[in-house]
Amino acid sequence: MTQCDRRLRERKAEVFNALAHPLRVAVAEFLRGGERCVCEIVAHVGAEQSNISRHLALMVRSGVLANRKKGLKVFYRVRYPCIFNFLRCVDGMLQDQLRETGEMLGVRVEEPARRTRTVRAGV
Amino acid sequence: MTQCDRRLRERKAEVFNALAHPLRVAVAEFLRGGERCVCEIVAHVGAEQSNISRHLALMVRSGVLANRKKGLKVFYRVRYPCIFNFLRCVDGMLQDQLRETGEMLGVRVEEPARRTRTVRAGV
DNA sequence: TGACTATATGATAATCTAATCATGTAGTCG
DNA sequence: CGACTACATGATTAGATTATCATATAGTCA
Repeated sequence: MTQCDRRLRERKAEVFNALAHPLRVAVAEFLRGGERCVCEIVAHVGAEQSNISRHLALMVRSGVLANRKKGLKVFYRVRYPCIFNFLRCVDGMLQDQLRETGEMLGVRVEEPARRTRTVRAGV
Repeated sequence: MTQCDRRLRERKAEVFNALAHPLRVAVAEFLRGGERCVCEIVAHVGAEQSNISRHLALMVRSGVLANRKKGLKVFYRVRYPCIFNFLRCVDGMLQDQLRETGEMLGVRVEEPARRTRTVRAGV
């Protein structure tokens, strides 16, 4: 059982890993809009085609994406809608954390850290 | 904005990464039962204390865990309950995938691959 | 068939991650 | 104070991940 447990946890870790890269997050978010071919994904996230292709392969291996060939194109889609709940949850977490640090620094959050260099007068 | 987007995706990826290792999955699952000190976590997941300590640090940095010192001990807890939904969702995914492969191989799933070595007669 | 398009993959180098051992730090208690 | 306990961290090493360039594969169409 502990043996099988370990295997299961490895698989779970793989699933999380499938989203543990900025490009892969971008892909998953883009696919909220439904299935897309590689060319659309490349155009949208802006990275080398061969690189995207590898990331997509990883996401398929982990079971997060599925794909379907149609003519020359290959369309990818997210296999489990609950993945999108993940994403929403993480969005919530990050907003929460932003707000928190904002409060700690006595800063309004709205706009993400304006770059107007409020000089801290040497303190 | 694309600059800020990128940063946001990096943070999201960090959060997923916090669960993208079997030990860290084990920790998160263990903490479903409420906050635990490092010594309990070490005892439960069975790994070197220094190693666990590093994994915990990573999970805190990413915002997934929080901790609280009490006397000699440090207690860790999961900061956002929706993390547990993640875990359930992934459980569901994996069961689904198991069932699928099971079907493909014409195999009953129930017990995970009994180890009673049904010898395949040299085939 | 040959030119073209969409995607995948081998090889490589740079970078990152994880585990380990030894040691450091901080709280407790006698 | 000194011994002890719980945890964190530096240094090191082995192994994994990533981006990139070049090239391969496979489908389309003239």
